[in-house]
Amino acid sequence: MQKIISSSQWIPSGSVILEENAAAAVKAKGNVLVNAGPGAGKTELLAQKTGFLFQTNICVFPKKILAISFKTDAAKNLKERIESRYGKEYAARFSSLTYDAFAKRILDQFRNALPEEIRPDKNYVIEDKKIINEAFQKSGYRNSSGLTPSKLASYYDNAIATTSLPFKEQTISSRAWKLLVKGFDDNLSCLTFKMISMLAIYILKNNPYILKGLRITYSHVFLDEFQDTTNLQYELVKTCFLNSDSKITAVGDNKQRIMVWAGARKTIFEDFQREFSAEKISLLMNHRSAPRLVNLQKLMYNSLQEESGDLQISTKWNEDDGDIKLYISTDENKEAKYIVADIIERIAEGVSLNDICILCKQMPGNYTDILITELAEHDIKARVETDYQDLLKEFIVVLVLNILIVSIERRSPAEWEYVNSVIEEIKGIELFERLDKYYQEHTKLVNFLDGVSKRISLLTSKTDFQDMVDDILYYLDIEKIKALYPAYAQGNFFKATIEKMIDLLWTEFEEHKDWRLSIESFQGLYSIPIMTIHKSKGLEYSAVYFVGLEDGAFWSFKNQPEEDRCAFFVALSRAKEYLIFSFCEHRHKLRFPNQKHTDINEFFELLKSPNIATVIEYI
DNA sequence: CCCTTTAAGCTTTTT
DNA sequence: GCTTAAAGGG
Repeated sequence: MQKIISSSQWIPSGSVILEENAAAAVKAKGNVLVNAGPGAGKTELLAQKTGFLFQTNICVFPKKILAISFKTDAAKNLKERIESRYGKEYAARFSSLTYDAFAKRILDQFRNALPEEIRPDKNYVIEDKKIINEAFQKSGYRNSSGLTPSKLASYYDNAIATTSLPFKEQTISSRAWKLLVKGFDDNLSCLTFKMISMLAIYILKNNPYILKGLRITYSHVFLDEFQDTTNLQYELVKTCFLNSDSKITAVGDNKQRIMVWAGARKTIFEDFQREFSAEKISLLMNHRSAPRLVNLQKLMYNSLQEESGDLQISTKWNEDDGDIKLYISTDENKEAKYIVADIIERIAEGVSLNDICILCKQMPGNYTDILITELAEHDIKARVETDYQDLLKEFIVVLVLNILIVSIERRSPAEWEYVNSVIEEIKGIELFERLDKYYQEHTKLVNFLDGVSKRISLLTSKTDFQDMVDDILYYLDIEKIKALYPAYAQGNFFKATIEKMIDLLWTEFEEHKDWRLSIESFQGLYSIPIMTIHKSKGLEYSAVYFVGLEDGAFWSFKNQPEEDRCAFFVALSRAKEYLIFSFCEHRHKLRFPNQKHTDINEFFELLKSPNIATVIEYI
């Protein structure tokens, strides 16, 4: 174990200088609510706090820190930051999980603590729509009002979520719950993600020893993207840690609350502050954006009803850095030409394609196809990221890509280490355990990669490529992978993922005729990403082009103005240096003959404030 | 069968 | 607020 230092001796690691409030959040003794605006460095704050808690032994050895995120990549990123900063010793005491993974872990570990009536089978499946539907039918539910499949699914989801455990009365929902949790006819137990959380809560509420164990294990808890927490997630957090000695650090930004429509609890900040007696600390530093962009963000604070306080700008910028433009056009072909000209300027300045982003409120494909074509005319690739983002975060895709890379170029240290460590895991070998077996597997791996290496240069058709990927999967042992990643064992997901990957990779290869280049292109190194505001959350780009600052795109503004204001704020706060908005009066493709901006005129007013944006109108 | 009317979707994640 | 698909009417 490393040497313990006192709290007053502690200094941030990695020669980072923490702003005063960040240091206060790191050293806070109780529960804290950290209000962290865009670019405030919340991942860094959590990393520093981890270092502080372990180095001072305030998180007493061998107790752990639990970090809960929404998305797997956020959980993974945080874990990786801790490991690269402090090494495996601290990383081992840092559990970084998603809410669902955390709840599932509790359920799987303590399933037997549940009463027989609501104890699922060990091999339960998750979110099988067919089984859920059957369970409700069998329980006597009739879709008499003719709900559409998606409405029906959300009806089921809600019915399941509002059933109280243990079952008090016989209702259709409680009967369906019981069928699902116990399995019926030929169906295994089938749980929804909400059911998993509900069962985890039930276990913790009814088993004081398990609860106590959890509280002893995790002396400190980090909650990421706190503004997006749902009621059920908050209930899980409260069940786990309310009135315990475990100290919670919740980090979020209520100006980026864009998930209320999907169930985020609107009052979460106040509720948490009150119920957990949490101290509220606001981070003031914006490490991301140039001064002129921060000025716009400050203006937005007013419309979001928040004090901008002493919002501070990173010293890396000059006072006049940053550029905001508003293009107003009548015709989308001209719009495309102007945006492309602007993008070409950025590229000439040395901004790389994947440091540029094209954002839309929603349906990016509809808003950008003419722009994509126009960019292509200048040999600039741009693509809607949705499918790629989904694929590139999949374990199996990352693994296959890494195998291809080390097959092409053995001297790719990062990829080699990755492949090696995964193979060790899959094949169940550890160097010091069984040296002979280790070398045996290692030789097999090298031979296999040699085979792939020879084969890949000879591929002439998509079928060849498919066969090769199939052989890679066979070598990896699909069953082992499915055991390691239960999601792949369910339904058609694994097969569909592989097929999509093959499809997109082969398309790249046909274009580039070079595998290394094709893989990198697939990874997005040579194209401008296009995405919705929601997908851009948490990301940053040197230049952001927001296409469609129009009433038509902000159709929801009338119903949820606060949330759409937040969406606008999220969009503009992604940019580091260049921020371009585009309004187009006539979009042929969308047959929007007369776009207006009366509903969202407040955004235009903001941009037209003195010293904010250059407005460029062209006819 | 064709034309008109109505209503849903659009922004999302999780093993 | 606009598109799309399904339902309804002649």
